[in-house]
Amino acid sequence: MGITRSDLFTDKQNEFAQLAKVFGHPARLAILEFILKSNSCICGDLVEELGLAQSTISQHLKELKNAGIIKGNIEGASVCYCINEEKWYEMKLIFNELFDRYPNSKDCC
Amino acid sequence: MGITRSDLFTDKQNEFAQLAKVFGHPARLAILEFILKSNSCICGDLVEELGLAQSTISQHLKELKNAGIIKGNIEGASVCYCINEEKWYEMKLIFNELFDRYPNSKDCC
DNA sequence: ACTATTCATCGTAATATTGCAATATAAAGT
DNA sequence: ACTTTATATTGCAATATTACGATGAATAGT
Repeated sequence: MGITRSDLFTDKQNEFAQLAKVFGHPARLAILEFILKSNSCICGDLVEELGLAQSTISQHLKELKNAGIIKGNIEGASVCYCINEEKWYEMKLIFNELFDRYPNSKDCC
Repeated sequence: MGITRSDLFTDKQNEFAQLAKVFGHPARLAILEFILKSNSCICGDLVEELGLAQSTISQHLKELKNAGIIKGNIEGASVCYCINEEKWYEMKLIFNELFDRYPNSKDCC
């Protein structure tokens, strides 16, 4: 039904999924990679860089910001976005906590 | 329009997003965690464990399998699923490649 | 052969996501 | 004040995802 049964899962699972979902779109990855590359911050160069409409980019930025992955600083008429350091490390930790849970032992079915 | 403009992004970005999307649902995380915990393999205990309909679980398993994260072995009437070791390490690598790209330097806007 | 069990697939309904144009807001320059 | 520039928000339309019941296929036990 398009609706996720969040009630069936733990908070951790729901939060993890929410985070992973942000990575689940190439535009948002491209935005992140652009920010990582430009090192310093950015605003709406993304529009010409990515080839998506301005409103679409803005929407993706909003989701990245809501997830806490980036933060934006108003800088005159424009907004400068950059990685949110704390969240970035938290994510790295959370994902690796999952990745490192395998393998416990070896053989399988 | 609900359709992703994959043509605008690199293969790597599209593939990464595709992978991340699989983690973007708590049911699939719960399935993975159950497999990780049970260490050995599983089949349809997931249905009673998670509380979702059998067809729903099956669908999620299919997506996990399509992404290559798990693999299934037919075992009589039932199917035993387990982590796909290679893919698991590949994912760990890919995600950490991204995570480790920050920080290059320090100050931001 | 018949039945029960296990899983996959199909069809469908409800909701979410993606994308864009149009419009709104807000600061900066003139 | 007026215009330009930069970004956010709103209102769609198209497509994707999630979930379930019903049905199908395959094996195991009787």
